[in-house]
Order: sequence, then structure tokens, then C-alpha cells
Amino acid sequence: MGTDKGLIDSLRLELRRGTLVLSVLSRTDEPKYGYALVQSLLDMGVPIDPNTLYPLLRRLESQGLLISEWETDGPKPRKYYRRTPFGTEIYRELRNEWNQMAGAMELLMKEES
Amino acid sequence: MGTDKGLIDSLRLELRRGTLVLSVLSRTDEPKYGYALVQSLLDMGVPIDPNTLYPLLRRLESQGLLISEWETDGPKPRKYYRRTPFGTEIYRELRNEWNQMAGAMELLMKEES
DNA sequence: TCAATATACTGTACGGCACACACTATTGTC
DNA sequence: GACAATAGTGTGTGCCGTACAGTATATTGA
Repeated sequence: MGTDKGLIDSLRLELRRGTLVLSVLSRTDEPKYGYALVQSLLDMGVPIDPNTLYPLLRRLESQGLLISEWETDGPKPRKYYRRTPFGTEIYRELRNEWNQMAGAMELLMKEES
Repeated sequence: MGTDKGLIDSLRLELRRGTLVLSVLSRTDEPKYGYALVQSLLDMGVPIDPNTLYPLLRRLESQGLLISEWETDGPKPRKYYRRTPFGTEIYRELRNEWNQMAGAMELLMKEES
């Protein structure tokens, strides 16, 4: 069915919402620059387009969860991002939320009605 | 911090997106009426307001994933929902998507960087 | 008997994020 | 020199969970 693919894509997109915040916060315990995050997340099974990541990084910084710092020593200037203490607090709470949700989903899909 | 709670609520809401579709599809292998779904999902750890569920049921029906049927025998008319074959197909694919995503999130949160 | 709550549902508007598009600039590779 | 990769900024849109407004009847408790 022609609409099959489109519907799955749309639903997959909805599932992704929120998880990217968790993904990024989990990777920024240590400072990392944008493009390295793209690679790092790809390696961990979370593909993300730079066009999606950079706006997300800026939003998380504006929300006080990340802090950034330019490094211009190398051949290319890079913006490094690191979790703030507030970001770590939020990350831990969000991880709890995710674990509860994932547990419930696990249960739901195990026993169909 | 005052914005803490609001931010968590907002992020939790984003995590929920998409998962409610999966939840409902997992519960409608057998016909169920709206309000019973509210109870059923609550029992499984997925609290959902009727104001959220009823619009979702109608949307899933309009997308061809569910089919409904009025039952007016009892003291109260009830609208029963059941997955269509297409809905079952989409449910299985979405479950795969979820499992992949959950696996990646598991990995991400296990080894912090 | 009446008020409040629960049950069961319809209709509709809004906020926010992942995505997508447009763009700049430099480095690295062939 | 052309093209892809690297590294980033700016901005608008679609869609879903939520919330608000509403109807109607059954059940419960005073």
C-alpha cells in the first residue's frame, strides 16, 4: 500500500521526539563538538542529521541544559557542548521517565490483548 | 528551580508522542470500547485521559488502522474499536521501530561519555 | 429525590519539536 | 579546479498529545 511507508515514517518521527534530547544529554557528560556528536550518535544507533542536531544543541543551551565554548586552535573552529549541572539533573529525571515508559511499553507489547 | 518541573513535563510529553499509538494498537487485537481502553492502559502503566484517547481513536480509524462498531444493547451505547489487518501490519512494523530505538537508548544510557 | 460523580462520547484549537530548506565557509580528496 | 566532507547558522512547517468545551445517561451517596 502506497501510504504504508509514509505512515510508518510519520509514526517513527513521533517516536523520535523527545528521545533526541535524551540521546544528546547522554553524550555530553564530556565536552563534544556538533559534528562529532553526529558521528557518536550514529555509532550508537541514533542517526541524526546535522540540520536536526544543531538547532537542538542551541535550544538545549538556551534552556540551560548545555553550555558551549568555541575552540579555534585547530584547522577548523569548533563549538564544544557540555552538560550543565542543571542539564545533568534533568537528564537523570528524563532517564527515569524513559525507563518507566519503556517498561510499560515492554509489558504492553509482550502480552497482546 | 521553578522551571524544572515545567521542562520535565514538556520533555515527558515529547517522549509520549508516538508511544500512545503503539499502546492503543497493542490493546486492540480484540475489540475494546473507548473507556475500557482508558482502564486497560492505566492498569498497564500508561495513564491516558479520555480527552486524549478519543481523538486518537478517531484519528487511527481515519488512517485505516482501526475499525469501529457501535454496540447499543447495554444500558449505555459503546463504540468498540478493533485493529484492521493494515493496523496489525503497521503495529508490527512500529513495534520493530520501537525495539530498535529502545535498544539504542538502552546502550546510550548505559555507557555515558 | 436530588446533587455529584462516573461513564461514554464528540468537536476543536494550541504549543512545541523534529524535520527540512536555505545558507555560509573552509578543508580535504581526486 | 570540482566536488564532497566538515562545521556551522537561521528559519518555517506539520503533526500529535493536550486541554478546553460540550452532550448525555447511569450510578452513587446523602
